[in-house]
Amino acid sequence: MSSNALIKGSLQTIILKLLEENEKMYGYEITQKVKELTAGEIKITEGALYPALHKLEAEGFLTTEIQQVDNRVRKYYSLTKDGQKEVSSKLAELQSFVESMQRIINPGLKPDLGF
Amino acid sequence: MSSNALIKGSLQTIILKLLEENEKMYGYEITQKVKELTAGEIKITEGALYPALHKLEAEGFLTTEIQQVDNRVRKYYSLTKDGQKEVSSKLAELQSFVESMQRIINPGLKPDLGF
DNA sequence: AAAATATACCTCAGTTTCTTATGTATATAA
DNA sequence: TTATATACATAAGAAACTGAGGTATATTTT
Repeated sequence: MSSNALIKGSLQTIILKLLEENEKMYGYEITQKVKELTAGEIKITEGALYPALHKLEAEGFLTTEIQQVDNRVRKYYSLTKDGQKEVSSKLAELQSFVESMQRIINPGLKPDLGF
Repeated sequence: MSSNALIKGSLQTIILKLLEENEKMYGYEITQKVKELTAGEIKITEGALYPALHKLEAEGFLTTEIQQVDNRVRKYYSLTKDGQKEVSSKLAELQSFVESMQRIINPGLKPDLGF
């Protein structure tokens, strides 16, 4: 992943959110998308990504579909219904966490920064 | 800690930031302060806190000073000079991380939400 | 043509950071 | 007197990473 130690619990959230927006993505595509969106700040390593995808699938949040493109195999992931609910849940968790961190880090607090 | 899985890498940042504001704190005080600031959202467990404090001390970011209060021992922690630098570093890391997360989660991005 | 890079999947040993439980000890509240 | 609060600490196990390695094809560079 990145050189950032903060990301530990957020990889699942990232995956789920990207799949909410994109309908159907394969692993390598996810790594590239994150790199692009964050201007290279967050780099998802394959050693983190693939186990995370497999876990989300095992938990019933993702389904897979294999496609052949130019003699190369792609494994496309998409959200199940449970997965769609999980996105909301994870995003709410993230928002709550960020707000809590703001109260700690930013003592002169403003009510809502709209994350 | 909390029921939130996101916090993984942020405990050190929390500790350092609180010590930047408070000059001198002991372990139990930190757990209470965090609980208070986050309205109970984030609860730092002792099993996470004490090892983290010991590690920060071993790395030279904190120094300790033991005091007796009502026959009870308190171990006060405060920032070293390296620790003061580390606070800025960790806060910058956190800000960078949050901004990156915003770009992923919040595709209709606004430039700066002032975290 | 060969070598390097990009695309695309995967696993696994080791590390870090947590949770949960346990232990010690004193002070206060029920 | 029993539970809760204060105050420190360790340790086993879980979870989520990193970093290295493995397989394979396609494209670009030298």
